[in-house]
Amino acid sequence: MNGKTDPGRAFAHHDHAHCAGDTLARAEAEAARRGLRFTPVRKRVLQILLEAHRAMGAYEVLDRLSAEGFGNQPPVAYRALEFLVEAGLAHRVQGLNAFAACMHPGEVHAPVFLICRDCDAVAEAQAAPVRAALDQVAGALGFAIERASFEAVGLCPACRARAEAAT
Amino acid sequence: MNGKTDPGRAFAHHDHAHCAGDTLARAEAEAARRGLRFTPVRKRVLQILLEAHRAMGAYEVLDRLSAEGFGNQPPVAYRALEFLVEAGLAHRVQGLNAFAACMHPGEVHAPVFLICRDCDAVAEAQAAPVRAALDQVAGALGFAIERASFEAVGLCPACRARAEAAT
DNA sequence: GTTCTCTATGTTATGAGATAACAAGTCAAG
DNA sequence: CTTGACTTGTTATCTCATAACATAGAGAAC
Repeated sequence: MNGKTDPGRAFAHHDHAHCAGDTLARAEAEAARRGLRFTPVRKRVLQILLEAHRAMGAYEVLDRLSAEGFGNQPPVAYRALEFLVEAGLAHRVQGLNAFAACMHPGEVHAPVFLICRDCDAVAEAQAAPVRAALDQVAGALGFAIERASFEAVGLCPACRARAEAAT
Repeated sequence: MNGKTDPGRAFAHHDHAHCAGDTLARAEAEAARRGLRFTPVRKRVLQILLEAHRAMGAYEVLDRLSAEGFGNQPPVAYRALEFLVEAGLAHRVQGLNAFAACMHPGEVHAPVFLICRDCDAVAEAQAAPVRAALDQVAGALGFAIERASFEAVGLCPACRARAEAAT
């Protein structure tokens, strides 16, 4: 990752503090409901991801953790991230070797990630139609899908507008 | 990667030597048409990928190259692979940190990869419907897609049958 | 409340994937 | 044959990720 400041709030103006807090609350409820141990490191990692509102590398997360008195070795971050992904509270963004908080904890969903190449914002879009199309293609080949990932790189509305203005 | 032998020929019985040779010929024609320099390393790397008919890690490709007298340092493999990807003759499979030869060189296509978790075979399926679904979702958010990748992990028909038989 | 057990956390060390930077060779255009 | 653009080879290093073991804390059984 890089030292950029937090980018474009995932393509839409919104009360970010509220959005992050709300999602955290839902994640916490979801964890409780399923009897998961939502420990301080894990919770803090999710907060960090939610506050950034973008995909972050494991070492970037680790930097913040160690600055706050948690362990400063890679496994500390990787384990917390793995837990969150496993629990469906965060997603791994393969194309960036990074992780992002899940915006819809508790709901069943195969996420689509729209990654802005300019500001690094990552939006989690609805995948249902995309997934349906994929199921059809795979079904025709007799392939049984277990996990699917959809990622697109391009320009978010804000950066797109900026790019056109600069012309 | 691992030392497995070549896996299941991408889900369908076919004359693999012919399929690989044919694809190589088409790739060569495509490269010539576009004035690309299809040098020995680059061509050999594409052959290696075609013969394997699965996704291979850069270091795995490098091993073969160095055994054949080419350079034995990572950039040798990465540069050739980058060239092929850039030229649309190969694809990067993010979920595996690996590369696979393109089965449809010259045709415009956003590939969908169906990755068998058992035999490591990788099939490149038709993405048009999937891509269309994604375009609609992204369009609704004002996001301009430049590159998209679709990857699914699961069981190919052969391994699926074998798994059921083992029950 | 003590002890036991299980899980989570912290730490060390190392493995795997990827690239920056520079030197040397190749090839076609002029 | 010289120039300039591109390719290849090599060195060194960087980022991402995990195996393996030690320590500590939470919760259940008694």
